[in-house]
Amino acid sequence: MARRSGRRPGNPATRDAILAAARTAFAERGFDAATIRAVAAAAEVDPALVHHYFGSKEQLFLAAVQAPVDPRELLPAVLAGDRDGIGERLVRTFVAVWDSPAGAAGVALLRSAVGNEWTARLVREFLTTQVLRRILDHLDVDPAQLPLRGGLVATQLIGLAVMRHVIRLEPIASAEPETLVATVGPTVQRYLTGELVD
Amino acid sequence: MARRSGRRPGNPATRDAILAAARTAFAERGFDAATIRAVAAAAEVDPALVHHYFGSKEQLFLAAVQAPVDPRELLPAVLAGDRDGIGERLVRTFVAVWDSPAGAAGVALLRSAVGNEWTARLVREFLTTQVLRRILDHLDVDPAQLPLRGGLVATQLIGLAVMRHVIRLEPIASAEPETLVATVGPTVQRYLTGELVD
DNA sequence: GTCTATACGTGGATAGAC
DNA sequence: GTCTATCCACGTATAGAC
Repeated sequence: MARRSGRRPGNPATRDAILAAARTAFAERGFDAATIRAVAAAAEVDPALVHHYFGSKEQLFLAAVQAPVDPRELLPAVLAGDRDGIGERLVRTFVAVWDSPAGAAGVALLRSAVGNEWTARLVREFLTTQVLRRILDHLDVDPAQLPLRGGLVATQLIGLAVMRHVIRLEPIASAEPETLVATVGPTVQRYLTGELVD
Repeated sequence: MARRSGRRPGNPATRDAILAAARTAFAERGFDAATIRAVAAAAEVDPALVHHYFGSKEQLFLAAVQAPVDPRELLPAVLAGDRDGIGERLVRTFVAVWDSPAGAAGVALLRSAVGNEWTARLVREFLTTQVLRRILDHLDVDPAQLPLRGGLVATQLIGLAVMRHVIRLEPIASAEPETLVATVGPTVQRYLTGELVD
């Protein structure tokens, strides 16, 4: 039974339509360029309703980007298994998430993180505290090398996401997931557990 | 940017001041978010002068981004030498260019390429026709694998540039160039000449 | 709960004075 | 050549009617 006190949430269907439209708009145009009006038009509602439900553009963005995927659910499967396969498993999971509908939120974040300092900070903190740190904590590596290894993994994975979903450079954009797993996996593996200097 | 005290010199220097300010502004904010007014303020000139010299914002962008570095000058040094060292030499050159003042144009392009389709196309075409193709033409690799190898190199190098200069994730952002050469070089080497599938 | 109307700001571009 | 003044489009946000 729904609670009767507090602020009423409004028509759930309308709210969800706005949210879906916002996710698409932010993914396609980034935070700054996406407009409330365009979101409202796509959701076929009045622009004022967007404010009514979400208050401000920032809050709408946060709601739209609110991770449909939680690293805490995905990472255990990546971390389980042999140490030498973690690179490929990480890339496989990474590509699958970004290729899925949930990936739109990632594209929105990524597109926005470039040209907007506060979204860049969101990405930085999400990467370091939610993803990289969790992975590296499970690997028995020299703590002194930990930040560098994490950063290197980030360069490769974010670079992959940017090329595949933002710049859309071929043949990366249309590559089969397993092709990327087989080629990029070893790179990530080396960054995580390999020798960093020859 | 460059502080100018006292009376402004003649005038042809005004154009260059605008251009320098534009490069900085586009690099810091991207095409859409950068404003003519801010460029004019940084160059300490009237906003109307910017239009007077460059006509439109697009033309100003193109003038500001007009490659201060030409791949045709840099690549021969990368390609010369042993085949097994090309990865490290490419990363060394790449990092040096992006760290130099000329790198601002690259950051401007990169920042703009995200959320603006026509700049994204500029980056795509520059990468494929001016950089990747030239490198791979000099390596004796299976032509069928050529586009994939080029794309993989792009994911790693652009990812590096994004993390170091746009998102500014530590410790990548402050890493010594040779640290990146030693760690990322082997990755690029494998993408260029190594076995792609295990 | 939904919409109309509008305040308020920003930014690209232009006309015309000096 | 350089600047003042201004136009016009667009976008966020809010007040208030229904």
